[in-house]
Amino acid sequence: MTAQTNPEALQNIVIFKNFSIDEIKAALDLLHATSRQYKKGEIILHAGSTTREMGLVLKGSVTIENNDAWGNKSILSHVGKGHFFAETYAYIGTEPLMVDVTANEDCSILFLKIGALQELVSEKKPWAVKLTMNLLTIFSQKNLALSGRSFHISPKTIRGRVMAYLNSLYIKKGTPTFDIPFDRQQMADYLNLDRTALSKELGRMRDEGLISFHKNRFTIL
Amino acid sequence: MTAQTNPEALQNIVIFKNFSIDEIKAALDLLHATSRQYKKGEIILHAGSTTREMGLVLKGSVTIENNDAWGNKSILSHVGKGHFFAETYAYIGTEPLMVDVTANEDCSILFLKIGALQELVSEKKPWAVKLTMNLLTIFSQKNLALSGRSFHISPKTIRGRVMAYLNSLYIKKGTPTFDIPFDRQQMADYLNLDRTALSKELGRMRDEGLISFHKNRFTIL
DNA sequence: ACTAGTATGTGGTTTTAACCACGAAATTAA
DNA sequence: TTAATTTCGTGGTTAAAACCACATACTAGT
Repeated sequence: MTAQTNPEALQNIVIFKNFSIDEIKAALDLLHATSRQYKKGEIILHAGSTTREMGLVLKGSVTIENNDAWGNKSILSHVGKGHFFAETYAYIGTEPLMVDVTANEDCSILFLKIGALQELVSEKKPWAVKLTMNLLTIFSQKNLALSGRSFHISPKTIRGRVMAYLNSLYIKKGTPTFDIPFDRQQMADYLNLDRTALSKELGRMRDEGLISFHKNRFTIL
Repeated sequence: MTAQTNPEALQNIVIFKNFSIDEIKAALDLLHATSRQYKKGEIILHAGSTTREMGLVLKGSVTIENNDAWGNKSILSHVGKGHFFAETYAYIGTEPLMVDVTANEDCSILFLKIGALQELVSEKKPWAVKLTMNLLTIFSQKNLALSGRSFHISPKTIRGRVMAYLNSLYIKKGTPTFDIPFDRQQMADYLNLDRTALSKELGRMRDEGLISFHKNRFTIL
């Protein structure tokens, strides 16, 4: 279950920005860092539960999703390697999760108990303030990511959503050809659409010369 | 433009939690606190611009909305008295706003320049760390609010969205009768629906005995 | 290479919501 | 109070997406 994590590999991660190796070691210890492995499809955190630990994706990727009582799935976001999840719930500590966190592929997660952050700061750990500032950055980025999806699903038409989504990826990646982190069903779940309806619209857009695609690789023309 | 703000009134606001009156005074000064008044409908912050100041609603309320080139409006959230907006953009400082912030009614806003937070901390202002922790709380709450809307608009049917929205208000307020902060058009914009279609569905739900309502006061039966 | 299983695309049908035009009701201003 | 303006609801029409059934393509395992 628990595994060693080499501090050197964590120096480039946002949460340890401006940390020395020794500080990272000390922080990993006091944040009760533990890493676990999950197989594709496994649920890492269940909706309704609470957590005091935030997750850092060391390998693979996870999806944040909402599964309602009628079997409808809606994907809120995709979290790739080097990024975080559940940080909000971990910080608050008592708020039950509204979402499931699921392994999108085989992955390795480092859990950090940030619920005790308050104490660390008051104990005057020299790096605790840095950690707090870095968390603020992480929270900001997550905020932007969350509102990003709002723009992807606010158009009422399928085509509008597809364009909003692909266009934002185009701007983010800077190249007209890019891979999306979803298969068709997941793309539909992320955009809140029926999969078959999405497939049809993608076909139409290709016929009209707007885009081309193969599997999860898209090109904007 | 600039106005005096009495520190006593701010003691209950999240961002100044655990602050003494003197600390609030010092903070207001170093955060370049200025208050401004806006008339209903005025745009407080424009999409595309950047800001180093976050807003605190002292009086009235504002809406965070996205207006696209084709005149479609989508309301991301409603920010009431004592709550904040643009804190993410202000903290990052360079990210252009994806949304407009609009006065939902005549209101009074206190702006706080939190872009310089890093410096305040490094200058070892005794309250700067407290401020940072409080900001973390604000960011968390905003994160939860943002993901909240995701659940309101993930159902594909009008009725599903109305139920998700009203039900979450029911849970939050604790009483089956409550006011929503939107008129019909705004409610439709928040739920990403056509207003007339929403009106029809609300009528049907009332006829079926699920809810009753008058203007912006709803009761779940 | 073959099979089983999963992912993707297509046609046809039904349901639903957007859209348009309008009138009634309520609010605000004169 | 009346008039002007805004908000809200309703009927009818059209457009679009969900839904269902199925075919094809791809993938992984044996």
